[in-house]
Amino acid sequence: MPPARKRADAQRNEQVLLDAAASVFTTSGVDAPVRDIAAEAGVGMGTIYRHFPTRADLIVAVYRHQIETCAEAGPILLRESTGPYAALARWIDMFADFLVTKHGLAEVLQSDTPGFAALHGLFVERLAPVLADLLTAAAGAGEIKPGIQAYTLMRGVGNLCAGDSSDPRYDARSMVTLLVAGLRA
Amino acid sequence: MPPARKRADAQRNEQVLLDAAASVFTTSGVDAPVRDIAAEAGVGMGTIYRHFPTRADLIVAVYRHQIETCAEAGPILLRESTGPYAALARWIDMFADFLVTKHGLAEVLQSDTPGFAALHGLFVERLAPVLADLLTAAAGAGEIKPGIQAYTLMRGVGNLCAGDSSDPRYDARSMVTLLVAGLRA
Amino acid sequence: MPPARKRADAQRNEQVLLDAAASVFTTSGVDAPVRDIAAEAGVGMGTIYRHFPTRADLIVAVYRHQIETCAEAGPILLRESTGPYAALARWIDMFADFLVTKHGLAEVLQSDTPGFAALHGLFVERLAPVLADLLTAAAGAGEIKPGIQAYTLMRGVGNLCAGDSSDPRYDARSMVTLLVAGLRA
Amino acid sequence: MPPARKRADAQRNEQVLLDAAASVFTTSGVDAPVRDIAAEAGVGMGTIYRHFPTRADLIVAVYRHQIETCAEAGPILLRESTGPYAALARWIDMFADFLVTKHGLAEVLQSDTPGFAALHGLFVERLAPVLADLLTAAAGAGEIKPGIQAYTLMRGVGNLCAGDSSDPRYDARSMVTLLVAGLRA
DNA sequence: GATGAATGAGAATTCATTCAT
DNA sequence: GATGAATGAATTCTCATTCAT
Repeated sequence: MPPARKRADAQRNEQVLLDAAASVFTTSGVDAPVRDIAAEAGVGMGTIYRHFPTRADLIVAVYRHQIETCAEAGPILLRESTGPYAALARWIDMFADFLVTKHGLAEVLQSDTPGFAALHGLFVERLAPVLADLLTAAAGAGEIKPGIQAYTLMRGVGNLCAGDSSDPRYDARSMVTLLVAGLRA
Repeated sequence: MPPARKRADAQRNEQVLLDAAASVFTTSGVDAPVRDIAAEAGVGMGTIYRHFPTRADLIVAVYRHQIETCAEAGPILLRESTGPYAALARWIDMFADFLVTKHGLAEVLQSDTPGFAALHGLFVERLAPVLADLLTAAAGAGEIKPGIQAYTLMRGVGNLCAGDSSDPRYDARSMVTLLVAGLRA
Repeated sequence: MPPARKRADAQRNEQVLLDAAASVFTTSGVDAPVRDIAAEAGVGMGTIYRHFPTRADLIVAVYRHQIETCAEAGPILLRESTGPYAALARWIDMFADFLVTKHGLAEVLQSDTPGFAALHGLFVERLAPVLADLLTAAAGAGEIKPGIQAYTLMRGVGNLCAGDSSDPRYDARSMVTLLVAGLRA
Repeated sequence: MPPARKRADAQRNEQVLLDAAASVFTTSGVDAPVRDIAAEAGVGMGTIYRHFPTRADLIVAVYRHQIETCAEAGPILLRESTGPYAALARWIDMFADFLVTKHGLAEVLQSDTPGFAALHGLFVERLAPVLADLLTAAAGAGEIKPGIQAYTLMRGVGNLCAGDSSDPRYDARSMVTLLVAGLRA
């Protein structure tokens, strides 16, 4: 009875699932039929439910790694940039890039469906504090207006990124740039 | 041949329908089941289909009046404000107010569902030109950066307003203010 | 209070209705939406229901006159033709012509929907006896096989005529000719 | 990867579905609500849609086997009968029997609903050529009139069989006999 | 009497979720 | 553990029929 082997299999399967979900989310949004994700992964639907009892669990799993990367970038940018505002601007750019690239993610962020609460939680817990630190530093340096809420700004950037890829006439990045410019003291 | 009386009834009913739809759109989004709207209005579902053959027709009807008001405000503000930028800022505030107040409208703007094409068209045809005039005037006066697209800005403001009312921690208006500040030359 | 005038109006209206129904039946079959018939007649749907409480009543009314003509032709043909079989053959041709011309009528004959009972009754009461007389005469003259049931033959011809106009590869008349030839002793 | 077991279940279920559909088609015609068929089969509606995505698929499946049998009988009869006309007559009897037995099938043949195109195709492709061969043989032997179209005759027989079982006063077989007699040179 | 707006039952179809194999 | 067949609730849309005006 070698449980290690099993776990290895299960993990491999889970990764296949995550990749498939990411791909389908990108194509059809996070509301995509479970069946489609299963088909993309080449597994049965039951397998998905075994690994991710609710859709939210799957979504969170899909994006956790990328959110983590984003969170870790905050302190690094703060250390390596020429100033707090520059760090802030670059982090927001990076965050926006992440959202725009992962089509559909920004839309999920907007949804207040209970099923997505886990995802919201992840953003609030991991990213909002990082952004708050950047804002505090920049405000402390007198580079931006004081009193800006990290959560609101995060949501604002997220909102601006929604639908970027589905409308060629819209350009989320230019709007984010405007927003960042507006932060200036 | 006294159809006038009939029409009075039908019009009253149509207004009831519009109010009900606006209310339900706010609560459940514009994808709300037709049955729910009918129930809210206290009419049969067939009545909705009689008045508004497609869902798009209903949505457009619900918001047409308010969009019209917004469109007419542009030239007036340009005339009465202290300068083009002030007019622009006030118009955007007004527009954002409209979107935030009419819960659910901003969300519709994002959707690229074919059923909402009529609504998108209304925004593009009526509001984008108004905003474009304001931008041109402000850019001509050297008050804002040049090269900002009316459509993109309209979508950006719309995006910022999405979900404002469903999340007490988010404040769309402050983000719009930031965006408007970012327009400054 | 001149009721004659009223009746004249009502009759005119009824005729308009019959014409419209005949036209719509031809185009869309006897299952056509009541609304379509009303529209074709240029009256409200309520008017149809006032004149013809059930759909069957309308159908019967539409075709009564033509059935009557057909019924009256039987004895005349028997008198004027060169022999009973010739009269029979010509009557069947005439009957088939009637059915083929009034698109949709043959189909109704097949239906055993209770709503069409009245129409069936009309056929059975008026035409079956006429055909029976023709069969009796021809059988009596030894020109056809004995024992053929008028009702069955009437239904057979009716069936052969169904769908004639909707399928260019089918030719009801040639089949009716075959059937009539098969009657020969 | 043992899909064989699964398939056994699915096949059993499919057969249940086919039987139920045949039964309901007989009772209520091929336009019967999907729900009714599902109820008769004792399965959910979704199960029907899984097995037969369109109604046409179900209808074709219901009747395919029997049509096949009929098609194969043509050459056999031609070989084993005392002459081409005898073979033709026996084949038509067999065909009529098939239609009369499978209540509702003749009615489907008449319909030109697009959804039934697949079934029509099956008849045209499989049975019309068989009948054409029989006709050619009989005409070649001088036993029947020349120039009779296989498709028209097939449709004629089909028409004669419609509604046989729903009207005790009608007897499709006797009419088919008449038609076959009428083929004689 | 006529009108046509309103009603609401009925039918098709989709998909999340369960569970027998 | 995995599979995918089965379920059935949910939703849309269409008309026959009624009834207030």
